[in-house]
Amino acid sequence: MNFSAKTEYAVLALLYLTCHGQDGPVTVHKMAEELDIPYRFLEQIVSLLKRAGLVHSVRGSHGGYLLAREPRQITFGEILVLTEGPVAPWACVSGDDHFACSFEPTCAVRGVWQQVQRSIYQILNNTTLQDLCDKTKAVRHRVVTISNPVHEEPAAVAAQPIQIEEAVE
Amino acid sequence: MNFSAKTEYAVLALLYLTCHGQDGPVTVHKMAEELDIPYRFLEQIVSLLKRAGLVHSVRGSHGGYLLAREPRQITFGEILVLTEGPVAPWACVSGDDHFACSFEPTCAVRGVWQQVQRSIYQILNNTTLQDLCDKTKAVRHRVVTISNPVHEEPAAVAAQPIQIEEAVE
DNA sequence: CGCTAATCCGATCGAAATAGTAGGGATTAT
DNA sequence: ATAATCCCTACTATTTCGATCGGATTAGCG
Repeated sequence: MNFSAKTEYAVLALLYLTCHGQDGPVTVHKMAEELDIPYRFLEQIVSLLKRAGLVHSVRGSHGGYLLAREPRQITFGEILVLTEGPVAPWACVSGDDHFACSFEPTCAVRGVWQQVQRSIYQILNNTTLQDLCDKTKAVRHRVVTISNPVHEEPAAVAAQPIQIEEAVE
Repeated sequence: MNFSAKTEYAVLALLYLTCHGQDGPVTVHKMAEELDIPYRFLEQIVSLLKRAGLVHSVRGSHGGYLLAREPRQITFGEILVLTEGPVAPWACVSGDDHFACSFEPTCAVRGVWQQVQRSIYQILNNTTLQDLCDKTKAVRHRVVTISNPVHEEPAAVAAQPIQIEEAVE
């Protein structure tokens, strides 16, 4: 069981907008490069996010994308439902149309799927982009302070954003 | 996000063996018919279950399949890992080989996937076939007693609904 | 032995989903 | 006007899913 690349990319892009979208719109080109995502593919995904009302777009030169809402108002669950569809480990717990499998209503398996479904939503609906951004910074800070004792200047490291590249390459 | 038909079929077949495999091996043919699963497909799945040591087989005429262990010793989690692969909503939480994504170690997203993973396993590893079988019977009993007030003859209605086995056979 | 009922095993196949690729059009700042 | 940008639609390659097929092996039974 795993989630698709689409979901990863959507999350990363939104997280990028949360952490780096304070001053003006961010272009798809920029995000694609920073996050190492195929440009055209990311374009599609961001377009989806726009249609869903998670981001605003600014067209024309110097355009780009911005979060449409407060980062604290956008949950992981919402993003995931958008890119993956509803979290329904099994059709019989999909909800909207009451999909009756042959065992209903005695099927106890259904109850297990429902439990799983609820516990996933419990986590995802209570995790916002703001949380993620905060945590990313906190973790990075901890890593930095661990790997950089105080007598070394932190500014140099702090100036480097998110460094996708340097750690790996 | 959903689980595959393979998983459903595996669970249903094992549940069938749990509830109806007390006296002698059960054939794939029988299960396929009872559970309304394509015979050839179920054959493959049961074969997988055998290789994984969840069931025993008896070859030749009058052969079939039996649970290899106590139903209380077989968890949902084990079945699911077998048919779906490890529950790793994202590669970076797959565990065994430490798959370093480009954001490590500052990526907070990873933590969310880990939370999700843990909560799923929490449920699935604590649900056994025995639990499921018990619950199925309990629900069926409750449904019958609810839908049949005492002053109406229960026998007539009880013969009618639900139950996989008695009605079908 | 030979028939039959079953498990076993590997190959294949069509449809759908996934992960992109590509081309061009619309909009706007400069 | 032009360049930068979003926007939209179609196409393609690969993988996964769900299932099917042909046949080989094993065992019970008359």
